[in-house]
Amino acid sequence: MIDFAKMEERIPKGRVRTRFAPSPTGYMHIGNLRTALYTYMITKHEGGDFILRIEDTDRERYVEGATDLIFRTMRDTGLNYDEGPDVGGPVGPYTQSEREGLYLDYAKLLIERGAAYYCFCGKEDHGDSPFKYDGRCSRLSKEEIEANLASGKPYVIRQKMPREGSTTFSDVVYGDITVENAELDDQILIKSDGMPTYNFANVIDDHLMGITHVVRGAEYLSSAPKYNLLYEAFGWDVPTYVHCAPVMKNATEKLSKRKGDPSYEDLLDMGYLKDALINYVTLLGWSPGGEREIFTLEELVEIFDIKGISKSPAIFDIQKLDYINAEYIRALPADEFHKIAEPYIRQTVKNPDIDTKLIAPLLQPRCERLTDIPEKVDFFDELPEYDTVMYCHKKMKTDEAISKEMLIKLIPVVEGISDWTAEGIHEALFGFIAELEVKNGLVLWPLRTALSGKQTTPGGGVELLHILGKEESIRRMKIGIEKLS
RNA sequence: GGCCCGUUGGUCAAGCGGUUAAGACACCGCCCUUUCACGGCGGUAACAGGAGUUCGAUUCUCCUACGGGUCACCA
Repeated sequence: MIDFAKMEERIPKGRVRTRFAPSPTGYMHIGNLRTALYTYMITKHEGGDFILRIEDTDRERYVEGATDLIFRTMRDTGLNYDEGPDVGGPVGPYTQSEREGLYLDYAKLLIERGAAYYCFCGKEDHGDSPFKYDGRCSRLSKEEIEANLASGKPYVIRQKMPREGSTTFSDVVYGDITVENAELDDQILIKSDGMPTYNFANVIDDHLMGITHVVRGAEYLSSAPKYNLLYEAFGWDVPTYVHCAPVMKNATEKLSKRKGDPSYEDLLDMGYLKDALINYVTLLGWSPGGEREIFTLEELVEIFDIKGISKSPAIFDIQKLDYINAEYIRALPADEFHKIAEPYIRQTVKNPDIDTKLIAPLLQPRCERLTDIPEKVDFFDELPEYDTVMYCHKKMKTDEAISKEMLIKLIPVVEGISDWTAEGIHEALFGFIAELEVKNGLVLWPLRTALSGKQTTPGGGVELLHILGKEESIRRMKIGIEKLS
C-alpha cells in the first residue's frame, strides 16, 4: 500500500501547473497540437509549469517509437516542458504505465469510502440498458465479494454514481454545466488487467501532479461530472477546466489522420513552415481580438487569453494556411530562405552551372509552400515543349510575328553583352528598348517566353538571361525563332 | 434513443441590449508591373428559423431545425 500522505506532500502548490497528456499512437494530430499549444500558452502566460505526461495505459494501442516522436515534436515546436518522462521532475514518474501500482491503491481507497465497488460482470454483461451498466455488482454482499476475490475471479472496479441529485461543473469556455446524476454511468476505474482507465488515471495523476488547469478536447465535456464526483470522493480540489472545440475537416467531420487528413508531420512535408503552422493552428478556434494575425510563439504566450477560445468547432482551411505560410516565407532573411529552398530547387534543377543563389530571391516573394518550388523552376534544366500561342499577349501587344522579329533583333544584343551581371544585362536590354521606342513588354514578353517556354516564371527576361547564361539563352532564343517560322 | 454542447458571409472570426454588424483568407474588378506573385484601391457576401422579455435584440429566455460530442475493460 502506498503512503497517501507522502504523495500529497510532493505536490507543488501555489503556481499554475498544466499538462499535455498524449497517448503514444504515432503522430501529432492537428487538434492535439492545438491543445498542446493552448496549454503551453496558458501556462507560460502565467509563468507556470508545463508538464508532459504519456498516457499509455492501453497496451494494445501502444506504437513503438511513438513516445520519441512526441518528445521530438514538442522540442521542434518549441513547446518545452518543465517536467516529463525524459526530463524528470518532483511528481514522477511521468509515464502512466510506470505508475500502475498507484491507481489500484487509490481505487481501493474509494471502495473503502463507498464511492466505488468491485464488479465481476463480464465484458458484454451490462444489464438491461445497452448504454449503461445497471450496477448489479454494487449490491453484492460483503461475503459474495470476498468469495469472488478469494476464488481469483477477474474483476474491474467501478465508480459508484449517486442515484439522485445533480452535479454541476464549471468550464472556462463553456460556463456552468449541470447534469442529472441518474444519467451517469458507473464507469470502470480499474480494468481487469489491473490498469486504470483513462478516466481514472487522469484524475489521480492530475491531482498528484498538482495540475491546476485541465486543457483538453471538448469530447471530455460529458465525462467531466464523473471526474468531479471522483475529486469530491477523495476530498481533492477540482481543477479549472478548459475544454476546446474540435478542429474539423468540414462541417460534419473532424480532422482525422485515419481518413487521410494531414498530421503536423505531413504538413511539414507538404512544405509548410513550423512557425506558420503554429501561428495558424493557434488562430483556429482562438482569437487575439485585434486585427493582427501574425505572431511568434513568444508573442502568443504574451497575449494569450482563455477568453478568446471559441465554443464552436473550427474548420481547417488550407488556403488560409497557405497565405500565412507565404507571409512567413517572405519574412525569412534571404540567406535563410536560400538554405531551405535549395533542396527543393535542386529537385528539378540538376545542372550545377545554374546558381541557386540567383533563383532563390526570385522565388521567395512568390511561393506559398516550399513544395511549389520544383515545378516553378523545372525549365532551367530543360526548355519544355510549348505552343507558340504563348507568345501572344494582348496587354504586351505581342503576337507571333512581332515576337519572332524581336527575338531576331535581340540575339545580337545579347551576344554583345560583355558585362554578364544583372546590371549589365538590364542596361543592355533597356538600352535596346529605348532605341526601338517600344513598350518594355513588347521586347521582354517574347524573350521570357523563349527562355522558359512557360506562361509564368519566377523573374522576368533579365533575370532569366542572367541565370541561364549567354550561350544557353541564345540557344533557346533560336529555338523560339525556329518555332515561330 | 437519453444526456450535453454548438450555430455571425464559402472559411477563420470581432461583437458581449442601441454599430452603416469589424478585420483576415478566398473570390471578383481596377491600378502598378517585363509574366505570375507582391503591393495599393474597391466590390460581392452573414447574425439558422419562430416565439417571448425590452422603448430597442446578433447580443437575454424558451421552442424548433440543423450540426457535433458522449453513453468502451480507447484515450
